[in-house]
Amino acid sequence: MASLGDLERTVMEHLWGAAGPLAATDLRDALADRGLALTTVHTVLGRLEQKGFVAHDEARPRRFRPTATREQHAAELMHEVLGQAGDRQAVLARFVGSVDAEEAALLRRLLAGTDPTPA
Amino acid sequence: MASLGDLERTVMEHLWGAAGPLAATDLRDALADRGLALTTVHTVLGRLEQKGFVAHDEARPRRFRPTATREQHAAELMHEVLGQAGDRQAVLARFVGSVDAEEAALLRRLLAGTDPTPA
DNA sequence: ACTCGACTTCTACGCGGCGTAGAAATAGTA
DNA sequence: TACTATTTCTACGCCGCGTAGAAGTCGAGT
Repeated sequence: MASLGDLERTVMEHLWGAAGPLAATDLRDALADRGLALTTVHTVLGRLEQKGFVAHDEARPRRFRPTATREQHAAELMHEVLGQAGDRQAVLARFVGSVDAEEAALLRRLLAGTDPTPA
Repeated sequence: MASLGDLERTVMEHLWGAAGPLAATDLRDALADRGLALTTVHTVLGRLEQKGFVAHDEARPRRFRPTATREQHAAELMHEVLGQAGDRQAVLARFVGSVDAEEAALLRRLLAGTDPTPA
């Protein structure tokens, strides 16, 4: 999966946090602290689009939206890391070995629902 | 966590796959298909050391070893992804929702050992 | 101890990705 | 149609990474 630069990530965070699609001007305003030119925002959006992270509609002031939720994205990244890792089971073992108790409980609940370990 | 370039990753894979610490010349030979100069290998090892991925001993033909196992590394990356992800529970839900049956079973086993959900 | 060859460090260069934006083209709007 | 906001095209500087030459350092053999 293509990775994200600093500004690219910031833009994605804004898109993920927004209630709906955002226009380039919305993003420029949301990122006012950076004092970016509108064209800069467009360039970044174009690159994010090339990488498949955002899409835009056809309406004239183009509106941009993420192609996946933040959670989908993170989960995909986790799978990607797991996939490149040789011994997947060993990685999973290490992983669950270091989640905190609350998350372990959540995982048990989630796994319980998934598949009752067909005997 | 600092990320790895192509050659950097390849070198790490060799170090992880090796039975013990490797000298620069060992790596040059292992990567003979790339026809790298020995100095190139040293540069990469130096950068990996700066990033904290490898360490070397004091013996004269320096021997390099990874500072973590491949599995530790992958598990750390997974935690890192999870950590930057806002709603951790939603990410975990998506994650376990897309592991295959065998891995789900493994996870259940691992979690069962960890902590029996104190009532 | 001295020399030689292997090893290590220092420094540098090219390329590609990313942040940045101006200029040109384009499309709504009055 | 003329104006203005939007979008696209193109470019530039910086930094990380692959690459390696040159210089310095160290151990071994005589």
